[in-house]
Amino acid sequence: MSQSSRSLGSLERSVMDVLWGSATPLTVREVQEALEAGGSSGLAYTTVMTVLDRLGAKEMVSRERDGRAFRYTAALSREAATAELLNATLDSSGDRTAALVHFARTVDPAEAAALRAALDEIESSGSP
Amino acid sequence: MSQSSRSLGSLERSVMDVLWGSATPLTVREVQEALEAGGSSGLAYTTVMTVLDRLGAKEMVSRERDGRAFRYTAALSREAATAELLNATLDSSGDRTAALVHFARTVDPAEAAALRAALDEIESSGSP
DNA sequence: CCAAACTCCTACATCGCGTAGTAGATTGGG
DNA sequence: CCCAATCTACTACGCGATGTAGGAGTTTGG
Repeated sequence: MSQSSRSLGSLERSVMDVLWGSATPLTVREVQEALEAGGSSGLAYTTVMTVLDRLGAKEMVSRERDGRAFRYTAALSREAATAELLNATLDSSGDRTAALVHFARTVDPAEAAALRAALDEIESSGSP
Repeated sequence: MSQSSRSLGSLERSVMDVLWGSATPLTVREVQEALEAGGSSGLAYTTVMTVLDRLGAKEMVSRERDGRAFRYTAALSREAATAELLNATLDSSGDRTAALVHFARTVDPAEAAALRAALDEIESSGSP
């Protein structure tokens, strides 16, 4: 537990997007190249490394050694990371349920339907 | 629109909590005293004023003049502020629906029920 | 008209984050 | 066996947000 803040800056998010978009662990070099291909170009190798370090400190990524280099993987899925942020927001809101109820009124019908379906799903798998 | 970031620092949150806890608009002095009574003590008058100013810049509070002083009110309810944060988090998540579905699996049964009830409510009031 | 109360503006420290350089370790190729 | 390429580790700087507050100027009750 206690993985610090877990909110991301813009570059940190870009790096996470790269990792989330990759099926396999990536080296710093590979992340840098992927960023180059995407919007963020011209970043120094060490910049990417620093960001990966900081993401590691937040326990957002894990790394394993592969020869001389490390390979980095996202420690949680994009959805899990978002869910954590949502829960953190709710926890600091004073009253989770009240906030959720208010929030429910702000979602559009399609999202409401998806949310309802997910809730139904956990209900049916909840009491076996 | 465009009310900047809307995320709060710790002192900013404490001040909003004071305002949210008051039925009537408060002066700087009153906010300061309420903070004193709560956890945050020993804050300079101008510190509280600065924070209220910044909250005003974020359009989180509004003020009206009352004699020589201003009285401050929260510009949105606690629940509305939280809902906005939740929506901001979802918007930056790449796929709102996917995130919501994942999130739904993390809420406890009581919250799920409340959420479902709120969703039902908007459904029935949605197509008149 | 003065002192108390209030507002406005400015400031400084800290922290997170974008960004990167330098030094030191490791290793494949000659 | 040694060098150049490649990596990692550590350090650093600028900037914006936030906590914190002082000083100057304004307003008003007495």
